[in-house]
Amino acid sequence: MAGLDEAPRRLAEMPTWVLNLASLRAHRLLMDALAAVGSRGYDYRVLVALHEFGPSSQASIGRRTQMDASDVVATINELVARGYAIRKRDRSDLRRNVIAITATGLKHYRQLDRIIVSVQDQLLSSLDPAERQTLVNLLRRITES
Amino acid sequence: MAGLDEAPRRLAEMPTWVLNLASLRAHRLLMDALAAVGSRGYDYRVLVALHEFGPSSQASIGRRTQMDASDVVATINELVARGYAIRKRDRSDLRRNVIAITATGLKHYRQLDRIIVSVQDQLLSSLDPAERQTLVNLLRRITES
DNA sequence: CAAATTTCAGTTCCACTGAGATGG
DNA sequence: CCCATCTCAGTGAAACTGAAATTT
Repeated sequence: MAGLDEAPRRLAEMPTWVLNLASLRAHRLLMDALAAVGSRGYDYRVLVALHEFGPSSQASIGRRTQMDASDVVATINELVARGYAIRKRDRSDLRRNVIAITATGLKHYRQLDRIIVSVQDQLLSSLDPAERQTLVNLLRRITES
Repeated sequence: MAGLDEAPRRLAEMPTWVLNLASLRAHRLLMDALAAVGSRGYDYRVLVALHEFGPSSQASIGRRTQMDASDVVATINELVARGYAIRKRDRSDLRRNVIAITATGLKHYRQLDRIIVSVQDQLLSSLDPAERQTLVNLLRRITES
């Protein structure tokens, strides 16, 4: 007996259960793929924000990626240590740091982005394009309510 | 500036991102509601399995609820300490424990079940019944592939 | 012997809390 | 004075790992 047994019916019919299973599968695919290049989800979130919005304060990165300020600190510490970002003091507001992506950071971002796009495809391989869009729309509606 | 800023478009269009946001919202609703009666998600999973399948070994509870064996141990320790379950040695297979739900455990299970049903409704309040079913079906397909 | 079960101790990722220090 | 920002230290749930001990 090595495989999975049937889940309790009561559990299997709960939307939160199915949602959790799907999210867990996504998380595992993502983690495994990102770990292969020494990164985690937080790295991509910060890099995508830097790429899209340009140099930003840590607080605004946190707001945009829904990361806690303390997690932003730790993630940027690591990105800076690896040469993917640089941190400078904001001369016009000394409370802030200005974080910018570097050239190697940009390369790393593009690599992570390719990986993540392929994970989307793996995750949704059993759905056709219309179904994928329906799923995303429904999920969006339950988060924006 | 206290609210949420706009997420990077690249992030917002990723299905895994939307899925994670929805799952996170569900998890928060669930945690808050369960914490109000001193329980966590693991408690419900074990109790619903005991209720549905009757006395079971820890290993089978783990398989059915997709919990790791070590987490089953800890959860049952706590359920036993609170009088919601009893643990006995299986006389026909001494490797196993037989876990059974108690009368007060059953009452607690019913309370958790009511709470969890109401969380489903909160989470899905913006979707009509057909849309809820569509969502569940799509999510099931991406977990069963 | 191999396989299943229980248990313990510890890790990882993500999300979060509280508090301090600095600056607007 | 109040608020925003950054930083540090720590908590917590959930999933997981590795290993030991017992029994089939």
